[in-house]
Amino acid sequence: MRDDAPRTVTAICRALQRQIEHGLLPLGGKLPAERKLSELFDTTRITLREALGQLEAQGLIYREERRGWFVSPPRVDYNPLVRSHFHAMVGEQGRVPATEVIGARLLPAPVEICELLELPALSAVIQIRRARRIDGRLVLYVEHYLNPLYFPGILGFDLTRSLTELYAREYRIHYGRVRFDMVPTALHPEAAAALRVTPGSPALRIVRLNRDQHDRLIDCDLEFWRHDAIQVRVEVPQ
Amino acid sequence: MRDDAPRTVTAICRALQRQIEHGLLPLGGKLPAERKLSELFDTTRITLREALGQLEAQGLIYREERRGWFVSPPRVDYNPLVRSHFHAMVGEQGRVPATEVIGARLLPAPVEICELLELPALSAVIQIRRARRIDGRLVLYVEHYLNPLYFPGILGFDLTRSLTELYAREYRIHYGRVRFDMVPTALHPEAAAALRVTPGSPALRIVRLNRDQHDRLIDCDLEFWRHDAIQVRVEVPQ
DNA sequence: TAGTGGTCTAGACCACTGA
DNA sequence: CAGTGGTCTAGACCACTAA
Repeated sequence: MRDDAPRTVTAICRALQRQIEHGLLPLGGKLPAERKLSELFDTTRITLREALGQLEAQGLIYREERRGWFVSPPRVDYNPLVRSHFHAMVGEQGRVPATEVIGARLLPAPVEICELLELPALSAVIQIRRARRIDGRLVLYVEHYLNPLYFPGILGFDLTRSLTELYAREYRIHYGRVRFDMVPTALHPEAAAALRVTPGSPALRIVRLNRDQHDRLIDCDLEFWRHDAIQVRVEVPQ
Repeated sequence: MRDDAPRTVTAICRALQRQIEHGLLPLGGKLPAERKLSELFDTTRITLREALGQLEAQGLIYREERRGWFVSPPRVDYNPLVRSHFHAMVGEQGRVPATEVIGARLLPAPVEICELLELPALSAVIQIRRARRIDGRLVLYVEHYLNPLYFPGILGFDLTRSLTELYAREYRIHYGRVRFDMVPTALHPEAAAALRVTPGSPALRIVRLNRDQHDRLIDCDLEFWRHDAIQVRVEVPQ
């Protein structure tokens, strides 16, 4: 593996890629330390990190802040047309979901949220911030913004569970029309901190704008996914 | 965390970001040379390039291989549920589309294509490779794979135009069901060369699997978009 | 041909993680 | 507390672009 042109970024990428694809490194397994790897490939840490960055961009490996580099687990299918919440979606694909609440409060609506939810200026909104895991790995940071008119007292409930189910059970509100906007971008500092990754890591930003059965705008989600955690699938009938 | 420390990656990012957002750099405009910028921010090229890389990940700037860094133009909406081909989609949004054919030929189907199109092993497929521009900027590299059974003689036509229209006009074939798979990843060397960007640049990979009005699998597209060129929008009725 | 981006070297210090 | 990743310095050479 060291014979062909080593010491260059592409050669290091190829070598690591082969090792990973042939399963020589366990899925979710940790790579050796950067200094070890740079020694192994007879190069500097800068060059080695350049190669790791390219593999990260491809989605083959990922890093946890100050903890090292790991082999990426398989992606989970995300199908916007199928009405399924996080726990159901992940569970159906044989993976283990988990949710933790970072914070939940009433606050003055940011201008962006006012526009999305068509609220008058200086409205209050309920913000719920959560982090979600698949098989223990942090993959999603979400900010939910709820129109407080429709959800009185919701901050008193257990928010680690599915909001979809909570809406239905406690408020008789069900999702109707939904709009998704998906953009590949980088994690902002807050999302990066929540997912414990380096700020600026590549991510998929998904904005969900939800209406209920009466076509009222009820809430929106700002989702930041690790870019290597999902595959978006859309099937168009006709 | 630490504010107003100059000479750091985040500080450089913030400074450049503000300049761009306040329109001090023209949209599509070229940034000063890396050496000039690193001098301006009193830092090294390595550090400066780290900052540029983060802005690139955010989609604020992009680079052309060996030509420099430019401010990203606005994203174009890509709506999988609306049956619209590239030229129509781009034109409707007030932008100027263009297409060039890189190559078109009959070849033995790669295994991946065999599986997608449900072809027997060792089948032949028609491959059409194209690059597409918006306002002159290369943003999309596509490989089309057509089941040759349904498109005899298609290599003789003008392939810079819409395949959708060609299918309808010459073969009476119209799209029926379509499946999209979208994955944030990096450009492979061939796509990078076609788009004249550095291999390993972030990209959005979209696989389209198309059926016709009789529900026959007729072709598939492997699309590689510059990650900052589009926003995917899906509206779910009901 | 001059200047540019692409790549690489050979170190260094700090903050944090995990034993 | 040792080792790790995150960050930064101060250069260098090459291939290519644009004038």
